[in-house]
Amino acid sequence: MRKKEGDKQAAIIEAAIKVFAQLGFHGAKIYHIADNAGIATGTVYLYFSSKESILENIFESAWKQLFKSMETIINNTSLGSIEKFDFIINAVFDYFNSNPPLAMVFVNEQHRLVQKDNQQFTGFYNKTIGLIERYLREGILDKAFDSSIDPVIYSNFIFGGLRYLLLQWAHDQKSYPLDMIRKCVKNLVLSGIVGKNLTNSVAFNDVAF
Amino acid sequence: MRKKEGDKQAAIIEAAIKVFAQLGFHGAKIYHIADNAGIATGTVYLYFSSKESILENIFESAWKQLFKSMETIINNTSLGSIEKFDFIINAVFDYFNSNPPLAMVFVNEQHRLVQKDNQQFTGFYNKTIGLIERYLREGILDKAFDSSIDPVIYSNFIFGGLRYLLLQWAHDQKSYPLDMIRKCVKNLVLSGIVGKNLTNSVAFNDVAF
DNA sequence: TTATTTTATGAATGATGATTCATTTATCAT
DNA sequence: ATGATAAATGAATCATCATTCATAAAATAA
Repeated sequence: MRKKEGDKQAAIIEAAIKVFAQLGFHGAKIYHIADNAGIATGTVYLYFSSKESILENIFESAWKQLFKSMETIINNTSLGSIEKFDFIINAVFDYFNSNPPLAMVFVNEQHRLVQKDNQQFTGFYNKTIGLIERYLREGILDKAFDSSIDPVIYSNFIFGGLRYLLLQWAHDQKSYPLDMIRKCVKNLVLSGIVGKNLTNSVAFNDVAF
Repeated sequence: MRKKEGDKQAAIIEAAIKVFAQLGFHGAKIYHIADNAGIATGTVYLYFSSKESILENIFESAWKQLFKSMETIINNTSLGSIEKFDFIINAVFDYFNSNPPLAMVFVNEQHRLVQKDNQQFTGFYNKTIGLIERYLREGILDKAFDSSIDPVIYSNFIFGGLRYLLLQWAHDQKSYPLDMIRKCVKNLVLSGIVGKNLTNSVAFNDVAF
């Protein structure tokens, strides 16, 4: 029998991320992806059942990773609420750091999966948003966060702000240096989340920005 | 000569907003839009040169309106920085309030225009983001906002957070009541933007949430 | 009424591009 | 080597619409 030459599945994913980022899902043609991966058009279909399924695969692994690292941070009982936020932001940016096109696809193409009500995607998405909500609720119980915040609305705002900043960074890394973004997000969100009475507490100043 | 029966241009726009919101730009077929507007397929092309141009028209008028109302607020010298923020948030939500599908299109389809580098769109978008940046800078000069904030990054985060919350609201208005969203956004952003030393100042508490 | 012009129609056109499949190529076991 | 099987190819297929256009309908003016 003939052996597979190299990891074509990985090559297709990598190529698709680039092409989806540049041209958008519909602008991206299968032959663009195949060209980019250095294979023939038909070969794509030996590894994926459809163009759609390539996108699904990309989102699935992104969410799996993001969810896992967030879960680890949030379940770590030795970290305080504010430290956890710090770590979460770092985890998100670290994940996309070496792959700006992935960030573009992640932000720009999500609505397609929402529209198709893709279960794989919806599952991870809901779990992750739920995790952030739980984190906010626990922070309130711990008196780290203001008791008046609404975990559902706050988590969506933060998630949305992060997404958008990630996209801007992916478009132009020079104008939006990652370290600056991290610092700003932490500052903006924390100073809003942290109860005003705790603004100058030791816990707050302990975190190194 | 024959007279036009009713405002078909407006009917097309209205129908397109609904269909784009539900199916996305590519899922939306011209005959869907025509059906929804109560006209024949070909008639669409008497009013718009292409499907793309319908989307452009929608974005152009949305940005024109949003820009105008923000400009009025920000240039109003009788308002303080914090009052202005209050008004800006209200203006955005008031604009989309009666039209959830418009909010969905506005959030979900923006990247298409960015990708095509649509000049009409880019012009208004840049002007509006620039306006928000100027507003933040002036707030810093007025000592209303913390001097350490980065106007470019902060304005993008806020814009992104707003967009995302708007989308959630459009999907499910019951779970995300508009008044709750307004209140939360104002709280989160202001408590982050306002210099810590001013947290309990009169100006801050004067604003009715 | 009838000619003229504008508006509207929806079936036909034509381009596009995802997917398929008949064919070829490489590898291995015998 | 030779047959058998897995991998890979890329031209052909086929369905899907955006757009066009020949035709009809409505309104007005003469």
